[in-house]
Amino acid sequence: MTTNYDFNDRPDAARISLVAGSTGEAEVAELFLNFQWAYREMQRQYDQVLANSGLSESKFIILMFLAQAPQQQLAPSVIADKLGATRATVSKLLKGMVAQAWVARVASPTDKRSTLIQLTAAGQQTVTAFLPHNFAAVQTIMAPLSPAEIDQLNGLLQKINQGTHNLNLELERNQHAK
Amino acid sequence: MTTNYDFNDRPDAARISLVAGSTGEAEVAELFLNFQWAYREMQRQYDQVLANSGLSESKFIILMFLAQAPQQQLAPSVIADKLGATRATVSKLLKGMVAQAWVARVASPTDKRSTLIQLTAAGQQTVTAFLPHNFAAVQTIMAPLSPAEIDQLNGLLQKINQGTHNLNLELERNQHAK
DNA sequence: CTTTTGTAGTTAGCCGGCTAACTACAATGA
DNA sequence: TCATTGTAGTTAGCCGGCTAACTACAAAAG
Repeated sequence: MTTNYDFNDRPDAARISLVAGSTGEAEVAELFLNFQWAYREMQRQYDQVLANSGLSESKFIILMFLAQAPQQQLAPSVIADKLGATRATVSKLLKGMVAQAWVARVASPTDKRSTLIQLTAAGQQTVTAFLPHNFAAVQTIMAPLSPAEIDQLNGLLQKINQGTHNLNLELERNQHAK
Repeated sequence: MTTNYDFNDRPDAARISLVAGSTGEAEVAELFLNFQWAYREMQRQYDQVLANSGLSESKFIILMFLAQAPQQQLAPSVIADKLGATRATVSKLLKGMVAQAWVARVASPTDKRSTLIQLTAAGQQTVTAFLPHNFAAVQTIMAPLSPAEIDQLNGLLQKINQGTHNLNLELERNQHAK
């Protein structure tokens, strides 16, 4: 059964789009809100899957990086770069992961500033136990999409990336002009 | 000029999808990551637009709600419902907005538990001054999409909503089974 | 070889989410 | 009427982002 999963169960934020003026603006504003809504609901459920295993998304990804790394160890700065987060954020995450004993700190032999993060057996076990749940969740979320629709959506997301990039350029131009 | 805005400028998180097993799984995992990426980059830029006016998205939406409300006042609980956030979160946001003098607290005449939130002239001015920037940003983000693509994307997002909903059902079933 | 510049990591403090616990009051029911 | 149950709002405390400031060390430049 394919019921309608439209955006009607959502709070009142959609009303904002009614403020739009000329033709076409309303549709664009509505799409923007739908995009935010779809992501946020999806992420809420996905976070719940992670939380059921005591994980957060970032901590899971860090465990994955370590599991795939040579000697299963990486420097915090490398983790930050791969994750796309700041060192400060990673530092805080690692603090928690050390406390959970999923990882351990090892002094770097080559650089006295650096400490390597080493995956522990417990961490290894946690991540491998979680992997099936992760892929099941992702499959479930994307299951309603046919292969053709997957391609379509990838293409449309790239267009949003382009729009984001254009907005970024505008902002930087305004910054400079100031 | 329409350059390629693919997902190559992104950190290494995409490598995760290589762990997928059977055919089709990898494509789905990749789409999942692309979806997250597109949203997060978009949101980062949009938040920047808001921050340039000293606003956050939630505070802006609250100001919009108040501007449209009768007497330009609403109870915090009503704001929370419309916004789709908890009362605790709204309480914290309002605290900041009162400090900024965008809103003021007024005792409810009918319910001694409740305080109404009243939009001030300064708040009114802030939100009306920001509105054009908001719509310009949204238009820029979505500009690369044709009207037909907007329809397409709305449809695909609804399919993701359906997948999210299915995941939710699975989780609740597991909760009950336990 | 010393000075400057850059890099690695942590900490403090802010933001905006959340849950849980608590107070004050309203509304319902025995 | 009085007891119970429910609702409005705040606070405390946690999480995961961020920037800015700081220490320690490495690397490049003089």
